[in-house]
Amino acid sequence: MKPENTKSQKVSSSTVRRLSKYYRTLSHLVDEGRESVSSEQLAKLEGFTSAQVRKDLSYFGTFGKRGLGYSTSDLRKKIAAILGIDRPWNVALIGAGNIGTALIDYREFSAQGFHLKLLFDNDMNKIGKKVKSLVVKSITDLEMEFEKEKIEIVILAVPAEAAQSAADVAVKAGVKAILNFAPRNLNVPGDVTVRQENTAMELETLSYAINQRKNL
Amino acid sequence: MKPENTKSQKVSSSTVRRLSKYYRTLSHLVDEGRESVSSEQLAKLEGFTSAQVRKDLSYFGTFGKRGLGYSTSDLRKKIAAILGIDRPWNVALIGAGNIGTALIDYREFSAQGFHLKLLFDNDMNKIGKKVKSLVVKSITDLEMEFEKEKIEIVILAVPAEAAQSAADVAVKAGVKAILNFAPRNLNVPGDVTVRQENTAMELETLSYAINQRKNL
DNA sequence: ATGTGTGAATCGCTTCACAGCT
DNA sequence: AGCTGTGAAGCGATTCACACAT
Repeated sequence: MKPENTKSQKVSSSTVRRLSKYYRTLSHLVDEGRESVSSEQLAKLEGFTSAQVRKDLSYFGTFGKRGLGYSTSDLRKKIAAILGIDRPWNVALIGAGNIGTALIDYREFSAQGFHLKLLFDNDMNKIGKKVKSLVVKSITDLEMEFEKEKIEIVILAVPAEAAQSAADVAVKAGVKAILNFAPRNLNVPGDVTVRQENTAMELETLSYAINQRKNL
Repeated sequence: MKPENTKSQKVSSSTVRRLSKYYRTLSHLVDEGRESVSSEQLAKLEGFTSAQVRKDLSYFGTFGKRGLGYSTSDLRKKIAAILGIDRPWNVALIGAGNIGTALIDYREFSAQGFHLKLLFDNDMNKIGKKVKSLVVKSITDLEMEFEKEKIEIVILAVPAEAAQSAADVAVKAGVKAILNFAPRNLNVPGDVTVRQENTAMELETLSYAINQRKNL
């Protein structure tokens, strides 16, 4: 009885996002020795409503006990299974620049079972050299290396101009998910999931917010 | 006639996000020498619908010419004004670790008028030392330094445990917007805008997506 | 003829409210 | 009594469709 969207409804990406947050908060509660939590309490910690919490969970099964709430460690485990982080993932990083380098041995990744196995760049001066715990490999060897290391997820941290061609190579090598730090929309087949990470864009929503407040 | 939500309706954050994307795409089009673009064309580049594009813009004014579309450089300028990036912003970075360091002299920031003026840390070994173009200052001097440099936005790149106290200091110094890289929910007054940036969470949505596809 | 701007219709997410389990 | 799980209601965001401007 795996908790995987048993009713095969489609679940909104907002729900998945919130599950990630519940997971993080539940981890804290477990660490603090807390054994159970109600939807109301969990909601307050996140700034959501309790109905939201219960509805989100209801897409995947029934995890609580009426009158009692949820077991923190149980629910944490169930959400891990839903998110697919109850097993390790092999991740490759393309781009050994500033951002790429910062992500190597980022503790949050390994803590959640995302293992950075490979690092690629097309800069001849970097290839063969060690960057933190990884040796930079050439993108020309990517397909072979991916097969060897069973890579399923790619993090793209290359300049905007190089993003699409790097994505193409990764897709050709069979990758099904890309986290893209390059400020460029990627064109990929429908069975490949892309998430865009764009810090400049986040700053823009902040400058918008400040502007709006001032105009009130 | 500034293009600032003239009808004073509330605009959803999804709309603001998309404006950021339009801005980026319009910049490209301008660079390519393209002079005009229709909502249909712009939508196709982003993967949205043309009605979406027109509706988003309609909250702030009427920028197109019927039958002709939009002037790329004009619309780009108008969106910059809406987002508040038609003027420079002084930004401070708290946390001189991996991520913080990677963000210093990140080209996308200065290109959009976000200027990293100050860098703070509470590690005695780092204070006074130069990290790229910035000298690390002590968080105890933050309030004074913020006033001197007229800081309006803070980027938090500290460990989760340190995030709330760093945010408190920044808020006390009068900052109204925080971009938080620490995987921890921040408690701030209602007039402070926080955006959460969480790479591990993005990876989780990717592992979820892969899992779902496999379960079909 | 083309393509915007926008009310109206639709869709989907969030919240309500309560039956039912512990 | 307390709190979950969930249909139904409410509401906000997206899309439709067309009048209107160039």
